[in-house]
Amino acid sequence: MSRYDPSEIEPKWQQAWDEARVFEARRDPAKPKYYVLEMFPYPSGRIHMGHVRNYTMGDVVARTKAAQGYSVLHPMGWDAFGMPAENAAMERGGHPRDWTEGNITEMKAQMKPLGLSIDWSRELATCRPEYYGQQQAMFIDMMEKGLVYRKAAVVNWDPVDMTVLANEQVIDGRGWRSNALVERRELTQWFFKISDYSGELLAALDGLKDWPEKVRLMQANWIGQSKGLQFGFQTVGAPAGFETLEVYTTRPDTLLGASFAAISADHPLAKALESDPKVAAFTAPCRKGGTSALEIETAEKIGFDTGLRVKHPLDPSVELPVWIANFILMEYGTGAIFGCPAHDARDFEFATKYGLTIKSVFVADGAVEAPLTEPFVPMKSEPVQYIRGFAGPALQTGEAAVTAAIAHAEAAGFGQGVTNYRLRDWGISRQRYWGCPIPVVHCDACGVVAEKKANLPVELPYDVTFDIPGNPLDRHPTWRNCACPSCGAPARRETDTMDTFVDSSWYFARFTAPHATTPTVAEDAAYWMNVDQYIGGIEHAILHLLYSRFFARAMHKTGHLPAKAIEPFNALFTQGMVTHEIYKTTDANGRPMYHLPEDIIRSDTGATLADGSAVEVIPSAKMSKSKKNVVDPMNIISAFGADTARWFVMSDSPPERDVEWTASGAEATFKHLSRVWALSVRVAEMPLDHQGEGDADLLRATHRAIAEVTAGIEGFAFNKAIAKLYELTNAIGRASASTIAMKDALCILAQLMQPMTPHIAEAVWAIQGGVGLCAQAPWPKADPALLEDDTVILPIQINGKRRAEISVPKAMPAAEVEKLALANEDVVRFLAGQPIKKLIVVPGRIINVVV
RNA sequence: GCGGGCGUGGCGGAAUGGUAGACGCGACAGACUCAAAAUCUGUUAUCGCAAGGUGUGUCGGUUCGAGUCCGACCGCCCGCACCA
Repeated sequence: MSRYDPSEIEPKWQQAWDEARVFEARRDPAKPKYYVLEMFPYPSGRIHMGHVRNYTMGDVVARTKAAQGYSVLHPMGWDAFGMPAENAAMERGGHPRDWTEGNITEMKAQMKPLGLSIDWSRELATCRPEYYGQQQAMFIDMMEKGLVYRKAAVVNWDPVDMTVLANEQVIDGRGWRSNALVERRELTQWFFKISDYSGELLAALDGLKDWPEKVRLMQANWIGQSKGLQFGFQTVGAPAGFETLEVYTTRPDTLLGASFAAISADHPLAKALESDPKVAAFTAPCRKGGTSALEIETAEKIGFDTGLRVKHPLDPSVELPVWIANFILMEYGTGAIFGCPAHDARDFEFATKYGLTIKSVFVADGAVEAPLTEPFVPMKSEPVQYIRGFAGPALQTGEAAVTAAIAHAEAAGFGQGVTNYRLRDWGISRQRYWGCPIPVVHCDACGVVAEKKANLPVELPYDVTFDIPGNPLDRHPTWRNCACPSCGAPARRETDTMDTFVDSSWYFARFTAPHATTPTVAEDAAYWMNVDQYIGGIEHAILHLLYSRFFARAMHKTGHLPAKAIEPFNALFTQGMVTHEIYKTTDANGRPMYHLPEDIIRSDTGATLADGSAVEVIPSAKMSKSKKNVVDPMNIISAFGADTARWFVMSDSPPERDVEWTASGAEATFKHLSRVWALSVRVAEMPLDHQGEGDADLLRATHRAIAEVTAGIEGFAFNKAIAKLYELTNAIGRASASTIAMKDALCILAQLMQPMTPHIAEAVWAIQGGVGLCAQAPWPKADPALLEDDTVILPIQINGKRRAEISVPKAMPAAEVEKLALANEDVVRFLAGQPIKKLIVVPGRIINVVV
């Protein structure tokens, strides 16, 4: 018979699955359902090893669950809107839609050979009107429920590209494409009211038991709940309308340490004072300042004394100066604070710079008040001695003092306890063409009006150009000009499109009814939701997952998802990256040059190019085009087949950790699969009536493998499942059992391999006479009676050190085991007659003798 | 600064508080071969001829028994960060 030839068997079995429509998800009320989803890709045009790893993991789960009798939904789609398509159009001409659709075709053609158990009949792309039209319908529903609003917001404006930039697109204060100095502009933008759900999104994290703790913590930190006091200062000398100045603090217990009040440059009071040119001269640059993290971090604290005063709420005879300061954020709290330099690092720095009073409120327990050279900011849980407290006992924790101070303020009537969140509303406006149009119309008479649902989708016009900067929708008169949905008068379409995070915030729900003429269909959503297992990269730990959790709630509120789906992902798994060594040389000018792995000749001492010149080997890092440390999955598939690629990315490393791709590892995987093949051929050629030795042992090994591989897959320990498959293969290879027993073992091996390496599994299954498709065979069950050996080898420790071992029947009573152990000659020798203080027998595990 | 994670052979990694190093890579040895490749068999934490000793970042603790639990420290990685 033939050698292992994946190029022959892989297409053959893929065709067999297609013809039998094995992977089509069907709503089957008789079966439990299982929805497994991998984060859908951006259609860049090429798949990479990270995709292979991500989708193989999902496929292993999907195939295992299907074999276990679940009705499985395992779909795939395309996160197809976004800037790369526009950039390609600007750089190379062409149209974003053609570029994107071409990439989808290409990538799908690359994914097909992987043999993933995907229901391609449910394929969707967010850039298609069938999808984004339903998104527009939901946007309108959300408007009606008060979840959408417009407000002026400060954005990063690139004056050359004439567009808004995300923070991450601003590099050192300049646009990442244009290199132009980025301005902060105030534009009217569309927002989703995610902040309505701050508390709920935080509280519900506790229920996400099958999410990584790390992700839940990151989300909790992002939402950023804080409890504090909001109160009004009486102002002195402020313009009309500013008789009180509202401030927010999480440390109301330090109120008697207040030495100033400070407001944001964006605060209404600051704006009211701007008629004074000196004020304007201060606030203008504050507002212009970049918003990148680096700039904020390195920005020096500067302030401007307005000359206004506020009265201390606990002692109106004390007046504090009001400053405008660059480190106060308008977006958080009330945009105004009181400064307590003694117990806040920022206030301390500010007060030191401008010579403001620094007055301690508390000192460490047992200490006395002394001038401070640095702020004293102990943990809130630490008890401290209050010397200027006004509520609660003198010695108390910060926490207790804050609670007491809030109670005091509420009783005295000058403030109230307030819970604040760091989470801001989600600004979704993008001044871009290649996104979902926001389905509203601006009418001179009616104002901002939602488009009629009957007119959806508001389709992107195809006839646009990208030769001049700015949003092509803005300069497309026939698209932009329209009739007001309310009064019918001439009006203008909104030209902003939605953030692409909107597209990815509900695709998981759309997969349950991908071609419906409503966003979802109640019966389908009820049957398939929630996603039982979601798999993707940790880079989406915060935004995508938080937005999706918000969107699921919004979809419930607007009647598009059942209540059970407000937390749409029951279990989340974040997989590690595929990494590779980097090969570097230096050119004549001293510049680094990187080389593709296939151009390298690797030896155990180092690496060279084909011409023999030495290459520096840099330790493994994420595959990236710029470092050229990439391995194209297509090359691996053509050299070794999809099963090798799939097996390799699942072996070696635990799935949550990075896995290093190595040529030797890929070859070794191929060799192993070849051995499985050869073994299968050898057994197929054995006479059917051949009797052998050790059928029972082989059966035992097989059932142990069933138990261990199943546990490995179910526990997301694919590397361990694969280790057990190596063991089973080796056990079958060494066995000289009867033909029937060998065939049975190989059929089980095929079934257990099927989730990882489905093609060779089908081939082995077929050769050994398995019935039907391996992919449709019920998952094997381990017989508990076959999992344990009759005899066990018990190590004997003396004082915790292993000194001997005995082999005993598993069921032997502890008293007899003791006797046997103490009679063991090694034990007798080591004991040398010393009296035994204690004897511990852990049945089936270990014996420890203490002397 | 705040929050979190991780430190085990040459390498990736195993190990419900119970024989540390499963499985794989690499390396070494042998078989086959004129030879090489491929394949197969075996060895492979470390010191020691052996008996035996030592070993899971460091130091301490709990325990009959610690890679695993607790405390302190060192190192690396990740997330957030002027959030009042």
